Amino acid sequence: MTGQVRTVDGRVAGRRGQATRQKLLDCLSEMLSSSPYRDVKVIDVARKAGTSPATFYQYFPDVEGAVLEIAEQMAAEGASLTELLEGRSWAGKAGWQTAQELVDGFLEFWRKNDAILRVVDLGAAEGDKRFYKLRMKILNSVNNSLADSVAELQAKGRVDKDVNPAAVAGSLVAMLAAVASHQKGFSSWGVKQAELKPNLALLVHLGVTGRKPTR
Amino acid sequence: MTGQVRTVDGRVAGRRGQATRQKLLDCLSEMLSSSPYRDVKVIDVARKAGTSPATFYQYFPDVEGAVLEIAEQMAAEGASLTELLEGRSWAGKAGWQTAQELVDGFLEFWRKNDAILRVVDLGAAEGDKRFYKLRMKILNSVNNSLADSVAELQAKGRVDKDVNPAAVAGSLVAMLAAVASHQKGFSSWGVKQAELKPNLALLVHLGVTGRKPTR
DNA sequence: CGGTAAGCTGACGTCATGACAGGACAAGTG
DNA sequence: CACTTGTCCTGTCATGACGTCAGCTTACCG
Repeated sequence: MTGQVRTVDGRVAGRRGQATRQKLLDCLSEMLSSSPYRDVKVIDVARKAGTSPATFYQYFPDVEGAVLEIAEQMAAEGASLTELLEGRSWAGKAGWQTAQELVDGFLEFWRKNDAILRVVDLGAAEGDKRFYKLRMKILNSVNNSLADSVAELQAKGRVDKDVNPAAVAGSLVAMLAAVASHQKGFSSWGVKQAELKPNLALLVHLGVTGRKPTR
Repeated sequence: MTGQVRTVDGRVAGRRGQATRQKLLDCLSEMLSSSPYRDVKVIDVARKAGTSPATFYQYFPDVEGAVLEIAEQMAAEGASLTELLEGRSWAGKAGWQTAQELVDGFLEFWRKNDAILRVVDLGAAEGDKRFYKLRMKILNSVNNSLADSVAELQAKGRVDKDVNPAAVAGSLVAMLAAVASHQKGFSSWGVKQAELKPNLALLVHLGVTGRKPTR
């Protein structure tokens, strides 16, 4: 499944090589959280990893390539976001619970990976297909589950016919992602995180079911 | 109001100078729509404007500085977004109309300025105060109006007490912005723009009033 | 111990950056 | 018309990052 790790010039990476490679990824990841993406230089990453720029280019074609690698690793973890929705109910008190847990889990995931997610978001917005697909991969699990929930409620006649489940789900997920990446913005705008969450959950619940939650 | 335009070394720019300056801004703006932010180089902008890099540095400290300038111009135009909400009603059919027009106007504005808004978003997400403030400035008009609407309905008892108007408004605006910058994402996901808008309007209406719109 | 492939780096040509000094040019003055 | 003044632009340069290559070192294996 996971094809052998290879250097740019085609050699197979051994134990030591993989270690250096991983160290470079870790350092890049760290740099991304502490300085603007635009200012991240190969030479700094290499220095931080205690190696030389040439070594970096042995494992990655460029900074973007390495970022994609990190993002790919993260996307794998992101699949676990599905659990936030699998088999959950949207009826009554359980529905409110579901909405809250979704918001909680989502914000937490985003907070933990914010640096790399920012870059993925930018790449996707700029139209880069690779980043765009990656973003889909990360969001798809949540997105699909949400859309399914809406479609299901719709089939039961509890949601209007003219609602497009995919559009609603996509919009809600986009909202969660956007709020997550601008969390600091909210807090210095006078809205505390603790206040933010229930209001987000409310919006999610409203969007999915069309009704206010019963708490 | 608009203090005199000055060069980096403090001289006042005359007619000709302002023209070159503007030309540089226009070219930068154009480059931002056609290539990734990370790859925009001063030398390319200068070449495109038919001048030299040295000239660029006479008017702007760096690329970021020029971007801020463009964004500032755009923020001024963005103030007109307030009109989308000023004096509008959220009751009955008029409410549905209001929601639709808000979504329409917002998406249009974002589409028209997407390149520069992407960069502002990234800068804000990375924690740069200048970009962060700018983003606020652009969104504040809509944000405040929305929050006011919610607060008003809340005072009338038509919205639950435990709703935080600022949090809801902020989340809805964030949603609109996020969906706008990933419009292409939706379309290639199987959701057409025409379908997207009414669903967004529905979510906005639900969020503000807590009820489904009457159409 | 010798061979082979992996792993790393010094050194190099290329190019963007950012600063400066000085040339070009328009406008006003005697 | 020559001269001055202040704006505007560019040639040039030192610095430093980029990305490549040849070649050195290290590890593994028979």
